[in-house]
Amino acid sequence: MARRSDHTREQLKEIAILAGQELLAESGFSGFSAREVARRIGYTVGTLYHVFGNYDAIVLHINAVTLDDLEAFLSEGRGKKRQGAAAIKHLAARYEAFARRNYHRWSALFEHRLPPEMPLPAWYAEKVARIFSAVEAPLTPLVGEEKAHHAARVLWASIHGICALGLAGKLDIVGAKSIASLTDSLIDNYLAGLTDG
Amino acid sequence: MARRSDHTREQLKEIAILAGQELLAESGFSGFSAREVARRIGYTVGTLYHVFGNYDAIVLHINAVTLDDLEAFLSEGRGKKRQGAAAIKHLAARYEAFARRNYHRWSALFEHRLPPEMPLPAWYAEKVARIFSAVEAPLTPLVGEEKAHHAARVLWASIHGICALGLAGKLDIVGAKSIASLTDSLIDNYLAGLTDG
DNA sequence: ACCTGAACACCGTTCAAGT
DNA sequence: ACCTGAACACCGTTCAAGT
Repeated sequence: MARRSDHTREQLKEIAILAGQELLAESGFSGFSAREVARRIGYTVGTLYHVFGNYDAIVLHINAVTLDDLEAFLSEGRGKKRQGAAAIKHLAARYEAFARRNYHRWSALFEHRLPPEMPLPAWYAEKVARIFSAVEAPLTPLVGEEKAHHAARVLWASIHGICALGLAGKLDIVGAKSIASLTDSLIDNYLAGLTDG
Repeated sequence: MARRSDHTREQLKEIAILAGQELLAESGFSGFSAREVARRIGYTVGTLYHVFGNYDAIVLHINAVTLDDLEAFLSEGRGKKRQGAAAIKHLAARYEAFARRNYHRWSALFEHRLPPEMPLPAWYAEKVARIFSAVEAPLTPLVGEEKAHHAARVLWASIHGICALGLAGKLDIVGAKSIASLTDSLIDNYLAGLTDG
């Protein structure tokens, strides 16, 4: 055996990432494995390692697709031209909806930890930054550019924390309504303090 | 071999949890394994399974110790009798300090996910509830009991989100000061909105 | 050059069989 | 009753050897 060349290196990457996305969605991060991805695309694990280098790189590429999907999902319905608190609430609701509908894929974004010696690739960090800027944009007219940068980080990390603990069942609350009531409270009061203070 | 009875069932649990804590602190959750715990206490994996039942139960018991340590750490220096925002800021600073000093053990609290069919044991949920009540207490005189319950969840999940993303390097910020500046902003403005609004 | 197959050093889980 | 040892079905990673 050997030398199949059914696919180019790029095609191989693509079908592996696609199969990986499906596996992740079905089985969650704990059920995910490079070997199973290899099986699903009809290649050996060895081939996957030739193409991606290591396990973390495989996961990183799959998570990158999730990040793209998340960004696209967040920006849907942006035609409405909401402002201030309403714009942030809309983003928070979309974030929760995405996390709920794609729980395994969304979870993997945070369950996967790179080994400390392996820094986040720049192309991945940029995707994260783009999501932050979506939160920052509606804040800028409210509090100015400098404060908006800071406030976007506070709000986004907080909304993430509420969704993460809430969906994991660690907040002593039930259902979607409760998560939304927490994020609404956060956004209303934080922005009130920020603009009134 | 077989029948050693060097330890009672309870002693076995105890030394296993202790060894597990150490392993977790050294190697992190990804480097943790029941087999290695067994090796460290000089018993077989089989024995560990007889005593705990399964892998998740082992992790749960180890995380419970971390939760106890966290609660103890949070309540240190409570003699100062801080009130309102100052009390919450103190808790947030302690939370971040604990997460930083015990990163692997703290991380495992959230990296470990129970299989969906296995609900959180009541004794574990109670430990989580006790931590929430520590946040709730200084809020009650400010906004009343009912609002305090809700606000404690908002604040605690938000502080957690900021620490989690911040310590994982996903907030585009550097150092302890930055995390504190985010949690301070959160607490000041959220409480301002809550009491003024 | 591309890919395989096998090896290595691990996992969680189960359970017959020893003492 | 208590504990072991081995088995089973998996992992990530590496790399000589085929085509």
